[in-house]
Amino acid sequence: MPSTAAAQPRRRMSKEARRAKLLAAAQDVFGELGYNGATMELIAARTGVARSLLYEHFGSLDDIYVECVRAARAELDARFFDASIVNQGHPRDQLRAGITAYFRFVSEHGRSWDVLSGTGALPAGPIGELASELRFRTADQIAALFSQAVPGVDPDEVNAYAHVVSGGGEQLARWWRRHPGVTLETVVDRFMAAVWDGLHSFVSDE
Amino acid sequence: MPSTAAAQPRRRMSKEARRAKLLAAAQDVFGELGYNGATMELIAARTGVARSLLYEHFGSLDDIYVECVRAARAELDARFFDASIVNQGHPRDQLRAGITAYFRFVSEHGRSWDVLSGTGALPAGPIGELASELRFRTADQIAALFSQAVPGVDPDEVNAYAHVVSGGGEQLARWWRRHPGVTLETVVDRFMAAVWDGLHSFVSDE
Amino acid sequence: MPSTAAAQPRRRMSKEARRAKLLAAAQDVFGELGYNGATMELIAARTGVARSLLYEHFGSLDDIYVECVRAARAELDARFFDASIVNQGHPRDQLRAGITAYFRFVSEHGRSWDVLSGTGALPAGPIGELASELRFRTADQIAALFSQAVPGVDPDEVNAYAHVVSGGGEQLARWWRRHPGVTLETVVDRFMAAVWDGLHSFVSDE
Amino acid sequence: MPSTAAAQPRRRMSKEARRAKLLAAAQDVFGELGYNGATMELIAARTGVARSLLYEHFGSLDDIYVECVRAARAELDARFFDASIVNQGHPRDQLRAGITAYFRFVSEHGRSWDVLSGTGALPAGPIGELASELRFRTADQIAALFSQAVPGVDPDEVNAYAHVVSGGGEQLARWWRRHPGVTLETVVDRFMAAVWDGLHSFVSDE
DNA sequence: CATGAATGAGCGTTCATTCAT
DNA sequence: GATGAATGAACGCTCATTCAT
Repeated sequence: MPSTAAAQPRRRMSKEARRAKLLAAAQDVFGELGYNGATMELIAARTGVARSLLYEHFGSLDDIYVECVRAARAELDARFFDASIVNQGHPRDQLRAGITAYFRFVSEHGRSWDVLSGTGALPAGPIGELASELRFRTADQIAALFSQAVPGVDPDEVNAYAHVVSGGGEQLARWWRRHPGVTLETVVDRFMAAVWDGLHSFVSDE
Repeated sequence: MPSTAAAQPRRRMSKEARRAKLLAAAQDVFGELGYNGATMELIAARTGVARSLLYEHFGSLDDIYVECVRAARAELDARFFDASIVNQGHPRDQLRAGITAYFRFVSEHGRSWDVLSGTGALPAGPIGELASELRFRTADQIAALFSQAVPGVDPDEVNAYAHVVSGGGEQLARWWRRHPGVTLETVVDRFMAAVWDGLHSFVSDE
Repeated sequence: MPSTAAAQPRRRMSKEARRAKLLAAAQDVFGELGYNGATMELIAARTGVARSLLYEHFGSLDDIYVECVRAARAELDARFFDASIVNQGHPRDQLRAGITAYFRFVSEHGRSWDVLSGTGALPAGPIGELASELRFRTADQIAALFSQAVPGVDPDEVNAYAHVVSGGGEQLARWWRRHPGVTLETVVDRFMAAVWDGLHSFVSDE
Repeated sequence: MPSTAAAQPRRRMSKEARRAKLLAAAQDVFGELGYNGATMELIAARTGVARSLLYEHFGSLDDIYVECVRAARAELDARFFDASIVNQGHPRDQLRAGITAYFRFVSEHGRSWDVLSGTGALPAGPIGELASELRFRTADQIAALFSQAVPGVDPDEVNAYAHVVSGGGEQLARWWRRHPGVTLETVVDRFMAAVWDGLHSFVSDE
């Protein structure tokens, strides 16, 4: 039943532009609702588009999810890269620069971080595997940083430290998102106090 | 296509025995698949039982989940309690005792720990609140421990440290589960090196 | 796990007594909730008995229902019979006596009347057929009364009147149950005014 | 065991056309089986359509039911309205016109009348309230008619008469549906004889 | 005679996905 | 390239009924 009054200017967009819009909507939905809360309906509605169009651009809901995680990962990686270029000095400053980049990402791209850190959920099966790999890549990067800064330490040991650091950072980020009043600098300071200086420094008579 | 396997003649068990079996199966399923991946069908099938029997023992899928989280939490709390009785000395030893209890729980009750630390999503609504509270209680406990050991530090700051510590421990545990060769002592040592001594100690000229 | 402290005196009852108790409970449940709202669980619980015991006394839930309708019918029939013995006079008095018996049944055996008049529902299929037959027997009885009192009227016509009368009575009874303040006599008067005198008598210039 | 019947190639229809078909099927099913006997499966099967399609057009089974009752009520009300326009004369003629409209509705929209007068149970909760209100509106309308025609009678009394009349009409309609040979005029005559003239007129010596 | 553990069939509903247009 | 009608496979849950004890 067409043309009562020119009915919308018939949004024509290039394929890539469409795709980008859809992906952004998907990021939001996955970020807010997690893997299990998101539905094709929700993503499509947020872009004002038919559900089936999503299948033209992506193969399936899982594909969209993977794409979202990948995009978030890429964004975070870019920030890490920038931070590492700026800073080549003392290991402490390197760690600080890296963690600062991470928390800046959290505060500026909250939804992307949600997708990546899975405040929501991780699917089971191969898709989850892949997403999980992307998510835990941060630990690998920290491990690389560390073993470059302090060569000669047992790789397994380095890996363990890296997981402590990344896990600590993630959980702190989670806490931070619930306490938005705290400044970036404070959060970074506290993180450094805990994992760089060590908690022992709080106990006087040691 | 009925009964390829002789249609076994209806196994009868006492209420408690059956309930225990079902709960164990539920722990497995929730641990492996998370809240959203678990289904009544899967839990029932793993016990070789009709779906409807689950409703005789538990009210709903959500109830089963809550029960699983509660049980896991209780077990972990019991270990924390035991550890705290044994150790009243230096804060470092207290932290070590606590984290040892935690990792022992991880190694001995892997599935329970999976449920509790589940990467998987939390349910929405009041059930989620409850489960969430149970899951994140560890951070609170660490915070309490810390502020008792080192009085006078800003509570918000203590909380931040607690989250770093609990997040670091959780992620390290995750790593450990994928590297079963590593001994409990080693894992504890590495955790302590990272969050107690601090990573700075690896850099000589400081 | 028996005998902590003599645990209930082990209610032993004769078969008929048990059956009567069960049937009474069933009447209540069917009366309150209707055919579709009633469950084996509810009926059994109201008697403090295991669900399976119901199958010992009755074959199925449908059987129980039929039995309930039958019992209610029998009770109502008995009242009609009593009323007809007492009154052999003028047709008007006979009708009045009959309808009085009916309304007395409504007020004294509300639940039974509920079952019979199906404030709730009628099942589909043969069971419904049977129940329906029992329910609509009232119309037949009225028809019989009427054709005996006024011989020579076309049976089909008599039947039509009988249905009007029984339907009117039933609906009035329904109304009455929602207005418990009204006395039996008033209800009967109004019923007689409508179907015996006719509504025309309210219009003066006729 | 797929597709014995060639798996017909997915019939496509306009939204309104499909909706109308589904609603018609729903009328049939609710009319035959009542609220409790009807299932999504039955309604869908009668239209040769997947169950889930019903949810594209209606929100839930209850919504479908409400829609059916509403539609039936609207149709009946329209007929009452037409009848009332035609007739403004003597109360007797008004009653006759109204009851004629009612019985015409019964004979021409049998299924709709079944839904409206359904012996079957009403749903519990707010949906039931609504349906109930719609179903029993007839009595209210008769009461209004009556108190307008014969002012000054006690409202409670009027209400009682209205229930007798509507109940009588409904039951007579039920009887008529099982005796399709009888003409509309005859049914109306008999109804009028019973509730307007009153049964006393059959007894000569009064 | 009576219990209570266990089953199986069915229901309302959701949602990823397909396909005719 | 885009729509929207339609499907199919699950899923959580209920309940009449059976059967070992």
